[in-house]
Amino acid sequence: MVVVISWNVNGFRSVLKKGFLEWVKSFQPDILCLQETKLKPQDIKEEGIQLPEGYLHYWAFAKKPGYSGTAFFSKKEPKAIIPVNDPVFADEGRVQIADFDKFILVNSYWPNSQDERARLPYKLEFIDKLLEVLNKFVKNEKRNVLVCGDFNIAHTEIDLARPKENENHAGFYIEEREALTKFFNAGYVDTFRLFCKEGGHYTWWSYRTKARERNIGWRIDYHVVNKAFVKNVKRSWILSDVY
DNA sequence: TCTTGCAAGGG
DNA sequence: ACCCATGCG
DNA sequence: CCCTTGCAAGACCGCATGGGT
Repeated sequence: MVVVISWNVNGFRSVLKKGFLEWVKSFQPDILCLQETKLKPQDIKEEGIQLPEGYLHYWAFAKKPGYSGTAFFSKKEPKAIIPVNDPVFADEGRVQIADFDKFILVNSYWPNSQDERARLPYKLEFIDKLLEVLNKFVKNEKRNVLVCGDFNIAHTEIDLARPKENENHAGFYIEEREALTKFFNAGYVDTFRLFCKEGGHYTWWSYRTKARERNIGWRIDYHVVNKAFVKNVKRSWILSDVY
């Protein structure tokens, strides 16, 4: 049994101050995927940053300092790290791919569409290209894939507390919701929904007005697998006590 | 996310 | 070392 | 007129950077 966790840390430095290492030590996931690390390559190289014990670590960095970036920690060494060269993924350190033999892991931090749909075209291109990459593994090479991370999209009305009010807001624009529908229809399964059909389960809450206490949130983080791999998924859930 | 202010439309 | 503005979410 | 409805805009918090002193 392999436990894979996804976590948007909103600053790796920040969560280090909030007990990140202690949490990893007690929870002991096999693979831990992070988004929004906001680190620079030299933060790792110069050995200044603390890392969890017993894990190998892999990083992707944005060109822009203090922005975006992903990482994953793994107890076991992957068979291979698959290079991610397309600027759409690489320039902002948004995608990592690793071959774990039983499946291919894709850790991803999907772009925020921003106000006025400013980055929606980029986001749609990102999704199209990601789908191409996945199809190559699944259809051409008959591999299984697990795609996890912060998709920055609430898919349907039950995936956020205020659907009507947010129809014209980033994360719930009709275009990105339809792109995610297309993604799922291409043979990739939202594993959380295999186990839970009800609304009210969220992974992100606005920083304003104590939204988390009142559970006025959005489900924008996902673990997705190709159809053939669904039978191997034992569980998919949201950790509610982690900040 | 929530409050505010303004404008349009119906009675 | 500290403070403030900016970018981003 | 007055009262509703529907909007858009703005403030809000937290992390990280960078410039100034």
